[in-house]
Amino acid sequence: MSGTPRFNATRERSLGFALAELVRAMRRDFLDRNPVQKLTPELWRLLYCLDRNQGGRQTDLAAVMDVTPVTLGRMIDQLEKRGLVQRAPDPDDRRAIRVRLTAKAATPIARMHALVDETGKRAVRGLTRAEEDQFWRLLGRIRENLLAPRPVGKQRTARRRTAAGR
Amino acid sequence: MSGTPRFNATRERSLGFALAELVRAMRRDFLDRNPVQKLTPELWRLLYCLDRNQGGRQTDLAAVMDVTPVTLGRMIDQLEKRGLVQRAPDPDDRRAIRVRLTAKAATPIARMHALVDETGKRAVRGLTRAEEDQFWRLLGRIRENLLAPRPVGKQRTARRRTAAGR
DNA sequence: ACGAATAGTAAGCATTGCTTATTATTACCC
DNA sequence: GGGTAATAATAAGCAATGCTTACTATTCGT
Repeated sequence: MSGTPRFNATRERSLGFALAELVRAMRRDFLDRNPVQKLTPELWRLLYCLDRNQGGRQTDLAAVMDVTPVTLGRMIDQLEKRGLVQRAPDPDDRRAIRVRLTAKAATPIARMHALVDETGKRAVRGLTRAEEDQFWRLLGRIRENLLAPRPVGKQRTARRRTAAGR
Repeated sequence: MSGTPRFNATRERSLGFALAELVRAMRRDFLDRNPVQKLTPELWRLLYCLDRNQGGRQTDLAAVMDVTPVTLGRMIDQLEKRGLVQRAPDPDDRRAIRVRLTAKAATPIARMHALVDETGKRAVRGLTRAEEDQFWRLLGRIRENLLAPRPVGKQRTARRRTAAGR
């Protein structure tokens, strides 16, 4: 056809965009077979984080999630509304609030893990065990390279003023 | 301290979440050293796509970007407002519109490529050339595994009714 | 030539994520 | 001990992404 542009003609060159595209596809896939409750990808991510960081304070959780406490608070609201999460005052610090998963969250989380495993298996189809390990190892080193430079100092609390700004 | 929860105690197990975290970190990094113009990550992605798909119609571009034509149109508006792209009627089809980068886009795109390369180099620091190649090769196979199942049919035009729907 | 499909847009909604400002509480230090 | 700093959470309000639905202008198919 005359008018057809040749899309995707060029080879992928950027690690970032390549990974982003992959993540996007995985998220879409995850959403399509969206289970149990209607949760957004970010809420799934929060559940995932909560699952491995039980009873944390919101501020700490926000740092783990790489969002501001404000954003996190609103997401917690959502999960709380759905009864998946419960806020409880911190006995040691009356400013702080600790967040835990409720019993009702068990099902969605189990389903999430099932999906995650399933997608993971599909991802490495055709790879030998050794290749799979190798990939994780290399990915781990890349993650270190990219994650390490932002150790803990750059909390997502309030954007650091850029030198000039008072 | 007594109240400190042990965050990040568990090992990462999910490819999806691990990759998503990495992409998030890269995006943040990219934004922090955000160059030239104030563009959002999605607009950068659009520029990236436009750069390799010159003069495409919006619908095709939307498919490549994995967004609906509506969403794409609005993003094009943004770039057009900034003078980075230009809409032109398709001579062959008066419904269609072709989008091209303007001369003014050259600088931001060059800067983007510079950043992309820089981040890419940082990512693979400490890896041998062979390891780097191996990573790309494995990543490519994983991409195929996950991207292939959604060949072309599932255009992001309007969500496909789920069987039951008429 | 007429009806169905297609390209683009407008309007309106939910979500994410931010900044700034407020309130409670705790920590610091003199 | 008492006053100021910092910290934990939230409220209000803005911008961007992404969607659905609805509409217009074309083009395609028969």
